[in-house]
Amino acid sequence: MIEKFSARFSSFNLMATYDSGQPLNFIGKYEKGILAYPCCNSIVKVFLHKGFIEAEAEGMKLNAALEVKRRFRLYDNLNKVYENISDPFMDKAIEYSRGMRLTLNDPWETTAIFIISQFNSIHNIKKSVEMIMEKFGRPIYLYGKKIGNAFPESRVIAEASAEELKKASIGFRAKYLHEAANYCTYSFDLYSLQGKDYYSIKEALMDIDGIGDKVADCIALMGYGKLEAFPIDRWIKRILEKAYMHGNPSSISELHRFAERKWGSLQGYAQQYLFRYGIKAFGD
DNA sequence: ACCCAGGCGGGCG
DNA sequence: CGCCCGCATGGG
Repeated sequence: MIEKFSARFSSFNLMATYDSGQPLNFIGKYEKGILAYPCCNSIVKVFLHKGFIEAEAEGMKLNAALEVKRRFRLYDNLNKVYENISDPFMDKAIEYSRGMRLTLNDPWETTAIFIISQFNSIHNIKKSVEMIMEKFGRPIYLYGKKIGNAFPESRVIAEASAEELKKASIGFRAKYLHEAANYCTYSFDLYSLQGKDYYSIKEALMDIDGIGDKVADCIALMGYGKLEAFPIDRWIKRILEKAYMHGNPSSISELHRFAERKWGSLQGYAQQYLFRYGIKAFGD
């Protein structure tokens, strides 16, 4: 059974959305204009066709329309966002990735991915996540044929040995991932944070060993949809100092205050556009 | 050989 | 608080 969804949409840049370091970049594949990613025991395929978003969910138990609207935040009006975060430098970042959507992802998947991301490269994160899905993720079948792997539940990671995890070349992060999986399986329900405010979510996440300011903001933003979150990594720090602080070295807390003052409740969008502009236009 | 990567925890002053 | 360091691993 295949669920289909189609909606006219002008401001949707699928390639930029995929290619922006968000969780779909790691759990999904983008080939020939089609983004395919695992969700709810299915593989969802998304592509653009003559100004329409088309989506198919191969498998069962999934409403493709609801999934795509929610996942790509189609209820956000991007043009209004652009108006609200606009300034001369931001306009260049927007132009570079116009139509890029923020995505809303599963809290555990987002948590695991961004624990792996710390002090790592996008390339290696991708490889590691692929290996983890291949090794631990439940296979997804369509008509008896395997069409992919889900991202593993926290319980599977919790029950794996640290040695097994290390085979995914996540190095010193294996301990963090394993402990987080234990915590989220046996002691704390990540899904109980859904609907809470940004600061409560961030505080609860930072109680987890291996999750600090930046990773907590990534999870709050892409796992819980909190647009007040502003993850500051090396790239964001560098680009803010260069474009907004007259080249002056600035502390993380200083930059948080700056972003809060400048972009307020939409700083998550500002961050995403700055990030992709930074790594693609200025990175190597 | 050398440098860097979507940072974090711990130790120090 | 702020600063500084080590950290596993892979790629340029």
